[in-house]
Amino acid sequence: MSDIALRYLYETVQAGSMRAAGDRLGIAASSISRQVAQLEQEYGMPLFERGRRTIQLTQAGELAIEHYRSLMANRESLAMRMEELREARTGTVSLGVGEGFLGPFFNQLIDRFHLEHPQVQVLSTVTSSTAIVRSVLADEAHFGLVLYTPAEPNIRVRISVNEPLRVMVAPGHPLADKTRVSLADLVEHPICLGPEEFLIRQLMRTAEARQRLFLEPVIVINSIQAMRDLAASGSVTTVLPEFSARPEIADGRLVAIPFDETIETVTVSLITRIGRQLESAPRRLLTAFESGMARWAATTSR
Amino acid sequence: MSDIALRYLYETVQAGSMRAAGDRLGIAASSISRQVAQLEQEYGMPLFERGRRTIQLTQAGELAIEHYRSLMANRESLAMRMEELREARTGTVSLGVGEGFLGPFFNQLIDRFHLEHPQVQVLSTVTSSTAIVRSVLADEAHFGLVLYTPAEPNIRVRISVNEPLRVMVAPGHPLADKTRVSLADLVEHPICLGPEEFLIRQLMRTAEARQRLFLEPVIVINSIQAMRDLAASGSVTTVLPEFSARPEIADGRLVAIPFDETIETVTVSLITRIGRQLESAPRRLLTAFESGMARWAATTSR
DNA sequence: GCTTAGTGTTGCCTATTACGCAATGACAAT
DNA sequence: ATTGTCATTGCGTAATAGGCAACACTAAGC
Repeated sequence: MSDIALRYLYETVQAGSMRAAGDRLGIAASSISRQVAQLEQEYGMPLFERGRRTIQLTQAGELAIEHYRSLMANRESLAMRMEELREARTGTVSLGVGEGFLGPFFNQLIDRFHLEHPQVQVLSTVTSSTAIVRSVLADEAHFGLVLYTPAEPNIRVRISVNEPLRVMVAPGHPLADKTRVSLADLVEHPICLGPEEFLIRQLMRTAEARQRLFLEPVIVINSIQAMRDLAASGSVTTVLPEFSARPEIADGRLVAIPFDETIETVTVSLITRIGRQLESAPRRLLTAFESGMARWAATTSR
Repeated sequence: MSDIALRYLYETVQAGSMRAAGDRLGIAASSISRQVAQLEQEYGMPLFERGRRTIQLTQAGELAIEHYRSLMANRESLAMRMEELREARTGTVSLGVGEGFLGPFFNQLIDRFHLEHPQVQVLSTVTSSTAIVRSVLADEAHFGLVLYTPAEPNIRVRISVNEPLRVMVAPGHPLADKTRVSLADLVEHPICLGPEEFLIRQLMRTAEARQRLFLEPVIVINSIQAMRDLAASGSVTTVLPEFSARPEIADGRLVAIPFDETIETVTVSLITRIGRQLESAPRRLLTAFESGMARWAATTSR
């Protein structure tokens, strides 16, 4: 409201007269005069010394100009920050991931994103699937990566990739040379599994029930990392999706053997809250994950 | 222009909803919605997360709010400074004075003004009368105190006080006991006067011409202070208006003796540029001087 | 499950505000 | 003395904000 008045005041000072300022702004001088008069009434003091041919600022005018300068500087800085936000050069994106998802795939995506958007803070929280779903619903996380397809009505599954479970053993293990392993084989060897809450454990439970076999894990631990390390040390086997131990498989510390019978696959789902509008930075990382998972799905199905 | 939009955005965040903000502001919610939409278009980004019952700011919205806060703080500080200026609690007043005018009268006025307006900076420049007139004409000084009545068309004389010239001698001086001194007496004793440019010297010149006497000063110096001090040390006499040596006369270091014959009086004039609008601080000091000089004139004429 | 109260948004109209043009008065330079 | 340029003011016009009602939607309540 008093914004244009300040602008006209400023331009008048710059141009040296109201008419010149009017020409420069493409506005009638009368309008400028009115705006300035209005501003003067607002402040209760003249801003120009009148009765003079050349305009001359009063001290109040100086103050007003100074204020306008700082206002413009602030506005410009805001515009810059807005553009940074718009171009996703800055901002924050928070996501929730299951521990099993951590690995080269995740790291590469995050790395590349960080390279392209150095100023964007990526806030990734590693927790359980239920906690991830909750935080996505509460808008605490922009999106989440969970190992199943939640049934929640307000959760939207952007993409999901099926990944079969493998038996993980160390190279020297008795099972290491087999091309396929059955549940019956697993019963014969000490095994490490996650606790009952873990999805993988639940999937195994259904398979066990179907086969009327029951795995009795010698070690139960709620850390994928620990499961990998324990299996690699050779004393126990474990069951994980392949992507959860890709580096260990690649460098030979672990051998991944398919199951002999059909076992439910784990489903990695990229989830958001339905109806939520994401800002540019989260949206970009989301699409990065989306396309990355699409490529992954293509190689898996092939 | 985008000012009200920011205000509505802010009030909406404060109130929790557009409708509540509208009630608080006495404005329809639709107007707020429109203003916010306009702001979003300007920034090219949503400021609220839509599709949600409760309003939720985006990061861009946070930035905008932050900007609005700083804007309001700036505006408030400006308003405060404007009021200070309006109440003459702050500001600057610059004046030019002749050296001969420095003394208790001047000091008391300045002191009192400073006491009433502690934040106001008084910028007094001591120079020659011609320089004072020039600076008043150029608006460098708000007003000036000169020892004559300038004929300049753009100079307005607010008030002027006539003050007779006195012969100043030390108490031990041969002339010290006389009640009146003539020019002829002065010729007999060494005298200190100002240079030709000094008004006092010019006044003396006319008197000398009238009496066909010529004073030959043994010391010529362009400093009233030096003239006073030299006379007080006893070796020379000098001629000054009484107010230029009031303290020395009061404590007995100098004796002021009236002239025997009529000599032009000096005229102290308070001058401003004609048509100039003074701001509140200068105006107050000006009126202080004006009334001070009016009182002075009253006591002098009496 | 459906209902209901509350939300933001949009279309249409009115009120307010800024604007342009022309006339006026004031000032400084020629 | 005059001329050109300046700011200002009155009046009609254009742009903008505001109000009202209808709509689409969400999040609870039952």
